[in-house]
Amino acid sequence: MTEREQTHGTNDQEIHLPLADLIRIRRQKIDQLKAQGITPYPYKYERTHAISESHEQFDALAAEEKVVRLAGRIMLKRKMGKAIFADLRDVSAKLQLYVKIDNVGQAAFDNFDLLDMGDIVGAEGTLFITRTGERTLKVTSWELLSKSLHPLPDKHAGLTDLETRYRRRYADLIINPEVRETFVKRTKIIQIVREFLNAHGFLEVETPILQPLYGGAMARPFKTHHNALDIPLFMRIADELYLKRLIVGGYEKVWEFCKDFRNEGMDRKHNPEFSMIELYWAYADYHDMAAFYEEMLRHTVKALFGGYKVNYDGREIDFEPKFRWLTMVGSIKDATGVDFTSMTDDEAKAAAKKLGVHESEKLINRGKAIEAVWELKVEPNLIQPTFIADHPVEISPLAKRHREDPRFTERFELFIAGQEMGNAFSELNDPMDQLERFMQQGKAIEQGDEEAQPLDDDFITALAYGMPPTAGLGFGIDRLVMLLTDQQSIRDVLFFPQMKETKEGTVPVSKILAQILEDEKK
RNA sequence: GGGGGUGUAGCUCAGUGGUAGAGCACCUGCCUUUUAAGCAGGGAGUCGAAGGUUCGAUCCCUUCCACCCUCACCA
Repeated sequence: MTEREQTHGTNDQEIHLPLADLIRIRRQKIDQLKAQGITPYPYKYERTHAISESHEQFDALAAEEKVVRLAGRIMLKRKMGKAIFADLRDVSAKLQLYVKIDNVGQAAFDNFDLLDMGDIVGAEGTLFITRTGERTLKVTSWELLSKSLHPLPDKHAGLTDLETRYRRRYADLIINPEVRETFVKRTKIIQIVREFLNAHGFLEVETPILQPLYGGAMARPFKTHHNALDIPLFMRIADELYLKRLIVGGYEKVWEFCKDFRNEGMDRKHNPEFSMIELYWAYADYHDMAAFYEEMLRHTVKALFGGYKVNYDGREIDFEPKFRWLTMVGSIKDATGVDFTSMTDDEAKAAAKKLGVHESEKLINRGKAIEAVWELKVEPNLIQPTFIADHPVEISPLAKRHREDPRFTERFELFIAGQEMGNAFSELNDPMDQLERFMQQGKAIEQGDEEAQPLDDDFITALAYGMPPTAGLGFGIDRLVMLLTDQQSIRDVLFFPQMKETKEGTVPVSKILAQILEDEKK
């Protein structure tokens, strides 16, 4: 414990962590810099080049001894007597700085010596190559742009602790370049899809996130409250019902990039807040949508990688061949030899149990039984892109009945690498049928199914005005990004995944700073 | 919710029933084209939290917290 800490222990708890000492040292450096007339947090810096540009134009800039001004974070620092080398990094690239006492003068040299890894600086000088062949900026003057108080993670070992990486994503991004790259890819994927949809005449729209009634998916919602209206509101779990209202209204192609919220378990594939894209296409059916979606994915992969092969979790996924198309009951028959097509509820339940479906599954009807068998016997094997089509009507309350068999629906889900990558229907537009499905769902709610959908009067009203035949599709953006960036956890494609609050153990940095602030005032 | 694992310095990690170590980072000194710079010296820890056993716990026991894996539930 230092003298300083013993003297100023006025807080309820004395902070004597090594981290606090490291921060104090950096505060003292700020004082020394201020004494030299340096502002630790100035307002701006005029750059002439991004660091990547200094690399691209290096030969010309070096030959002409052009003065360049760069800015970024100091990632490494090596003092060699009367010269200091430092690695400067901006968003685009990294370049070495060479600060020599003869070039900048004694004062600027000593001040640079006070800098730490993590500090943000601007530097002016000319470019050259060192004896060891490294491109370098020979600094003639420099400015401190922001003093870093908290030490960076280890310069070699990096930051690997998952909890810290998620809770302090900024530290993760500073230290792990591949993480920055993953999120850039995320943005690119969304851009590619957006451009594709726009190019095909789909209108990007926005619909309510706060809704008086939730629907459009099977999930438990988040509930909140509006004070002025004094009414309960739900965070949306899907966009479906609002986008279909827009189709009723006369738009023929609409889509939305939607943040959805589902109040359910969290794991590697689920975050309570996630992103989907939903699109609705009037006068088309689910076959049209399947072809369109297949083309969109193929285009996205090509635009992103230049080819059609994607590696995920050690496997190669090929987007070039036409995606397989299997019906749900057909794929079960292929895998087990059992044909569920014409079974009654009781027959289907018995068959499901015989095929090893777990006791705990709620096999309340034929549809649930088929789904359970399918999940057990077929789903895990769907590595290459495969459409699974024509789900039982019981598990598809918003899909139109199959034109050839009313026990099933015109619906498909796409599976890639064992993951669902989209869900689409020929949308149910018969208001009477839709009403009956809602009433069916109502019974399920009464039986304790917390994920069944409540009756939406206004949606039925909209359908009563008449909705053209329409195909609709929804797919999870996070899952698509996982697939295309070879990430196995949704948390690695969300900047700030949901985490539980920690109350014990670590002392918040703000508390350390508060005590230092208090000490400095004395 | 069940099972398994992890939690020690700012970071990455060793370790022990007798109040703790390494590398990086940090501090001091030397070094004017170095580069995981080097050399010499030094400082730094509520060993996740709370109880218990014990003469003595970071270690053993109990409970709790967070994170990871896995099964279940769930899209």
